[in-house]
Parts: sequence; C-alpha cells; structure tokens
Amino acid sequence: MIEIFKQYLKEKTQLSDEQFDKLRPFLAMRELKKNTIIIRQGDTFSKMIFVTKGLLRSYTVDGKDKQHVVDFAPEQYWIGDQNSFKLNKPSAVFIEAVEDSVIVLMDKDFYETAGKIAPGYNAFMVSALLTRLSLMQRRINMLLAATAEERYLEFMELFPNVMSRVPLWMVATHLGMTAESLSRVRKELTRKKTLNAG
Amino acid sequence: MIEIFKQYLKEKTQLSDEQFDKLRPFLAMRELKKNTIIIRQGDTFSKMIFVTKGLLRSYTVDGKDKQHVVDFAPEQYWIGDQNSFKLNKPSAVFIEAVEDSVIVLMDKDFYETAGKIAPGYNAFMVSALLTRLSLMQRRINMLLAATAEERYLEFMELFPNVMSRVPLWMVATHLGMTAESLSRVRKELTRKKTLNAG
DNA sequence: AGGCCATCTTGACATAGGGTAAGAAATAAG
DNA sequence: CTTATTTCTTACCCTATGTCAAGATGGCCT
Repeated sequence: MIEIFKQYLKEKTQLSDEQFDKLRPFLAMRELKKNTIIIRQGDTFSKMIFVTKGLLRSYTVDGKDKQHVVDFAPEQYWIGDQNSFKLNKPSAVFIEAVEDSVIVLMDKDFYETAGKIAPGYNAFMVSALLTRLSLMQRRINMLLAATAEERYLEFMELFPNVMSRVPLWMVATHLGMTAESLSRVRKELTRKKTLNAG
Repeated sequence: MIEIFKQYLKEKTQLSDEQFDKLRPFLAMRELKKNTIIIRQGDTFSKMIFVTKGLLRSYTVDGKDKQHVVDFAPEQYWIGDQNSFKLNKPSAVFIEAVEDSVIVLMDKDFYETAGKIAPGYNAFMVSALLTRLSLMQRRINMLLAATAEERYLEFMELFPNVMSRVPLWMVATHLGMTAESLSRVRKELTRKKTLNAG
C-alpha cells in the first residue's frame, strides 16, 4: 500500500528508490474505520496525512458547537494543519475519516531529511504550497462575492466526486451555509433544469 | 532604498552581501504615486512586489463591477499573485498604490537563482508560504463562521494600522461586506462602548 | 424483515446584511 | 478660501439565508 505513496512521490519529485528507502522510516501506514477521529483540535501531532484510500475531512468547531469543514481529502490528497506540522504547534482542526480509509502518516523528519538528500524536494514543496494557496484564494473570493448557489456550483465543478461520497451537511458547512440552504439551492437548480429541458 | 529590502532579506535568510550582489540584477526599485495601478487583472507580469514605503492593495473586480480587496500590503509586506508569479500566468488581481509608495520588484530569476546559491532560501520560501497559508485559513474560517462585527474586530486586531490608512469601503470589501454595513457595525460598537463607559 | 438512526427535504418565520438614496463630513482641487 | 469630489453615516425597505420544527427517506444493524 505504501507503493501508492512512493509512486506519487516519484511522479512529483524524481525521488530515486534509494532515497525513498532512506526516508521510509519517517512514514507510517494506518487504516482507519469510518468516523474515526485521528486528530483533535489542540493536539500536537506534527504529521501530515496522505490519503491512499478512502476520504478524510478536517474541520473546526466554533463557539456554538457548530462544525465547519475546512477540507476534504480523497485519494491522492494531503490533509492536516500545515502550520501545526511545520511549527510543532497544536492542531487548529479535527481530522476524521469519512469513509474507511488507508493513510500514510508523514513525520516532520521526512520533510526535513528529504529537503537535504533530494534536491528537487523543496521545489516540490513550494509548488504544492502555491497550488494550495491559489485554491484557498479562489475560495476566499467565492466567499466574499458569490451567492450560495454559485458557491455550490463552483464546488461541484472542482470536486464533483466528493459530493456523492460525503453527507450533504458537510459540504454545506464547507461552503459556509446551512444544510437546509444547500438543500433549497439544489431544489432550485433542478427546477431550473427541468424548465430548460421541458 | 534597496537597503531596506537587503536588510529584510538578511534577517529572514542568512544571505551574505556577496550573494545579495549576485541577485541584485533581478531587482528593480520603483516609485508609485497614489492611485497608480501597477498590474491589471489578466496582465502577465511574473514579479512579486515588496513594499519599502507606502501601502498597496490587490483586488479583483466581479461580474457586477464590484471590487473585492484581496490583500493590503504596508511596509515590509509582499504583494502579488504568487501563482501567476510562479507559473507565468496572467494575474488574477489588480494591484494599486493606495498611498505614494516605493516598491521593490522581484523578478522570477531572483527566486530561482537564490534557491540555487543560498541554501536557506527555499526554506525561507516554504516558511513564508506557510505563514501566508495560515493567515488565509484563518480568514476563511472567519468568513464561514463569523458575523460582520466579529470579522471587523478580527481585522482591527491583526492590522490595526491599515484601518487608519485606507478608505473604509476598501476594508469593507476585504471583509466581505458593504461599506454601509461596516459603518453600521462601527456605530453599534461605539454605542456599546459608551454604554460600558457611562 | 423490522426498527433505528442519520440524513435530507420542506414549510413558516426571523434576522443579518444588502440596495438605494440623501445628506454630512472630510479631502482634494482650483 | 471656495468649490468639487470622495468618503462616511443614516434611514428605509428588501432579499438571501438562518432557525426551528415536522416529516420523509434511506442505509445499517440485529
């Protein structure tokens, strides 16, 4: 199963087999049953999670006990609080398996060692962070300017498969609305569609 | 004036004078008068901007001709569309001087050369990007969960000096509300304050 | 199969914040 | 200094979305 992660790394960073073997000790595999919470807000964990199978989510809980889904991570995605990872700080988010999942836990030493032994690794990090930044910027723009319907359509475009794999209310909190509102938005959209069709 | 930038870099990355001199050709200084737009949405520019004096803002314009301020950058801050910078893509934002300003334009070659000749440079980049990511995440959380008043208070806490240097409506669009709403929020806050005082 | 629990939908109502417009206040321009 | 322009405040009404509550639906466990 670690092969999936190795394959991913080799694609992204020209890492050799030997280099990977040196880094292997800083990785751990783990299987998670659905609904398992692997990190809690406030835990100092300092690992990043790579999803090889299944789907995880990160979320915060606000003062009124409401959850807000920060990110979904299906196969081949990373999840975790990078800032907590880099600076050994408490995690700002909970992380939970939404489906039965298999993950790779990456220790901080992996990242530090890789930066030393593999010349392309830091460049990969920078580029991965930039991609993430750009996605977050897009999300901020949507939250600033777009209606509930527009945000939903954007989400469907970017992550069409996630929608069918997680409860609707999780997507709703991710989009900054209530489950009821998202339900209404979808109703309205199907109404429009049938109007166009008929 | 470039000395300010050199000083900044030396603090953040242990760059030597010689290394800086090698990189100097990839930098340019520029003075901007208030209200000058230096980059337009769609321009391919591929430079990052470091502010040595004054204050700039980046913003988008939506389908209804409304502006949304993405970021403010006072002295010692960076501004620019990193993704456009890294991938030579058209800028997603406009960038404008809100005050008379002096800036350093950093060419892409600066970043690439620095990564090669200065060992700590990539680590600096990663850490700068992480800081930024964490700020953006915080902003997303606020937009998802917080009321207009809470977002305003958060902004005042994070950037107390910006508020007094830019028009209120710019801050309002940055916070995802109208100028009128922000005005109401402030009125309400002073009302609360005088209640507590009296 | 039957019951249970989570999820999704729908309706009635409440509310934060938006849109518009007018005037006050501040800043810039002549 | 005087006028013009931009910014800020305030009032009024309106709309999108939230809240609460009741069913409907569907998946899952025994």
